[in-house]
Amino acid sequence: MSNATTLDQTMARVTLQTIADKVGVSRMTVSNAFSRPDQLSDELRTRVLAAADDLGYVGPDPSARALARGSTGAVGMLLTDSLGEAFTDSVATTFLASVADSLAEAGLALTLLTPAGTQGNVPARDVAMDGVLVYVCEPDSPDVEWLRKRRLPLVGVDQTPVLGTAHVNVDDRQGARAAAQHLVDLGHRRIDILTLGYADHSAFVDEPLAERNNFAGRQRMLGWLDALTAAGITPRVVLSPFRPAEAADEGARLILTGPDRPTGVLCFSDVYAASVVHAAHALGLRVPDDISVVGYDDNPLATRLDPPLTTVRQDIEAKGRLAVATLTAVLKARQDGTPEPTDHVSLPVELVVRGSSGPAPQR
Amino acid sequence: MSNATTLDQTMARVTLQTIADKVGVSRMTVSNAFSRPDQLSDELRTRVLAAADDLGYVGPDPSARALARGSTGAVGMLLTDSLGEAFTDSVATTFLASVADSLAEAGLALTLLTPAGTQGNVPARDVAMDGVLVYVCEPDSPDVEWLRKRRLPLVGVDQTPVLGTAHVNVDDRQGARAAAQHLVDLGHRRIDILTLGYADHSAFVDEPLAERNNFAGRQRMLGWLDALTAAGITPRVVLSPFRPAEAADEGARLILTGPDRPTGVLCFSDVYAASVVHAAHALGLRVPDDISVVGYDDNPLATRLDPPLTTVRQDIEAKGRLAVATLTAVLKARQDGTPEPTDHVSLPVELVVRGSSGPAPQR
DNA sequence: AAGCGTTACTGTACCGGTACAGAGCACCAC
DNA sequence: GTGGTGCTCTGTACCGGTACAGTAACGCTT
Repeated sequence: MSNATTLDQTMARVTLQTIADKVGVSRMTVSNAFSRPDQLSDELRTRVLAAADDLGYVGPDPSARALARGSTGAVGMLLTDSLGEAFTDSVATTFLASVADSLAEAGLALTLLTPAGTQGNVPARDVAMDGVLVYVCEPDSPDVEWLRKRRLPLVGVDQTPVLGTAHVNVDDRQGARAAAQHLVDLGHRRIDILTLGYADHSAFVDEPLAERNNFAGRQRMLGWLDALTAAGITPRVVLSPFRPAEAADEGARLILTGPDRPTGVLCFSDVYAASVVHAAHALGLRVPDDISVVGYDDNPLATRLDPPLTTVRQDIEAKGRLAVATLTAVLKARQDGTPEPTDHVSLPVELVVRGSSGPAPQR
Repeated sequence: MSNATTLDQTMARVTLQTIADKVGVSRMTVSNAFSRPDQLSDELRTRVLAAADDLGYVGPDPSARALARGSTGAVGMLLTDSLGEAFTDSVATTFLASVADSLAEAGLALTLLTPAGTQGNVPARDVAMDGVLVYVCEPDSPDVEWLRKRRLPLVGVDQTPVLGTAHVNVDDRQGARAAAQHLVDLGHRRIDILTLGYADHSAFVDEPLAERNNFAGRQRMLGWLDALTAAGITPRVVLSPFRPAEAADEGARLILTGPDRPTGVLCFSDVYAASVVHAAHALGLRVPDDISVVGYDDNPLATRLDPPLTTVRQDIEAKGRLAVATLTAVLKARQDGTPEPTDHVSLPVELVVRGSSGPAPQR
């Protein structure tokens, strides 16, 4: 009957004060009823909550609370690449999933920060959050700059470590080294590398270490070269862009159809490796009899392939959990005024030998 | 030398007022310098910004701004399932990617709302946001309830439409009908269905429409039955849980190894279809000569398979774009005080015939 | 009866911005 | 000289909470 319940548009906003007036207590008591139940008697608390319910009050306004408390209940995640790309990469989505689930346990939501737009909007500068994970970003990108200027609790993941900031990485150099050593041990001497690059097309490059690449890309290259140069082997290197997916196929063909076909191929990821296996089959080559292929990541795909891929396993879920644990530790330290952790952790990896690698063909 | 520049811990917080005092203008002018550049002279503005920079001021505090302005620059996305699961589903990740990219253009960030936790934390209730997309959630789940109570601008996606709320859906019923009709037209008379279920294991069910399922699952079932019952065909139905991935393999074997092996199988998704093809090959059956398989979604996987899948294509990216456009329209309407759109849109789908379906075997 | 620790509630002072309605002033036309 | 218009800049009143230091009442010891 009353307008207040029907004409929502004109209904004045219900705040703590509205409820306080109705119950006849102070605003502070109503706040306590919601946020600090031990501060008032159960009887009064139920009365307050009932009145709040009556008035259609949902709970303390999150923005107001964020301002007063200085915390928002959400942490950000910066992925400088277009999010569209990040989501099509199974390594990234697995990581995101693990992060989101770990945050859920801590009662935090995850805000994906889109890179600074053209119209002057900069989520990294303008969105409220308690802390932020920076995943595979250029350490000097403008978005990272903003986050640092804001002095937000920050944890870098799969990134070039920066002193004074906590980082969670994977021992990619060691993993790549093990992968390369595996092929060397199997007698391979002509070994090519198919890895990530930022050019438009797949192409051989002469100075792989001089190429712009992300942290993981550099570390893996270093690892492969560690083992190969120690064995006196100079690999040919093809760089393929991540997108479109066909670029890796093209890179694989480059490697397999030229004059000096290798007997072993080291790949930046299982997806690249799948392209090599695919291309090899299309050319009538047998894997691993004619050519051995080693991937990276131990993507679910790796076991679905025929033959299943030899690869380097990284525990992406552990990476996500650790990233969240580190960030919450920084959050807590800042709150308590204790020194914030700034460790640089490198998670172990493991070579998983499956059917796609075998002894080098005799001849 | 001065403590202020080195001992960050004790450094008093820099606010608009700090800058105002230093420049000798009002706090409002400093605010304008950042947020409404046309409200002051260029000369003064540069002086203000320089002073701000000197003091290490990054920009208006997002929480304070959110409270004062009543908007946060972020929209939420609710996925009631564990986010970990949502991220392993390529349909969901493609959608998320499209949403995130569309939001980026609008300068908005995307906050993933984890479902209400056990320790009393409820992101759907406690996180500040301007609006929210609700994707594949039970319409009566507690999290959705909170969002509704907050009267947040809300758009449902792939959900049972609710009057008074805008929805973006896909014409799954029509798509499934077309898929089923395709098999009927090819002469198939024994047709089984492998679809999503929530039980622990894969199993035949007698009353598929009576089973609990999500909106898409129900619509697709209705569509298949539309065409099949019109043709006088009663399909057998197997329900398989989404996780673990092997459950679909089990469901596929159930269908292919029994006494009344069908000549055609309709599947909830391309992933399920891939399991059927896989199982068929393992049993020495040829696709499509012995058995036709039709998927759903037109996952990238569909063309990678041998034979490539006949499937129903839905344009997930368009769905993401439309969801964002709808939400921003609701946001704008609320801001302008104009009536909020409450349309229920159903995006078209398209049957894509490829190699996995063919004429029913003669016998 | 004085002293003291609890429990239950309250008052005040913020948190750091923005909206909006002026105010002062220069410039211009008439 | 007067009134109107535009450009800058300012003052005030919020936005909706929370932290913290009270205060009052009550029971319990000594």
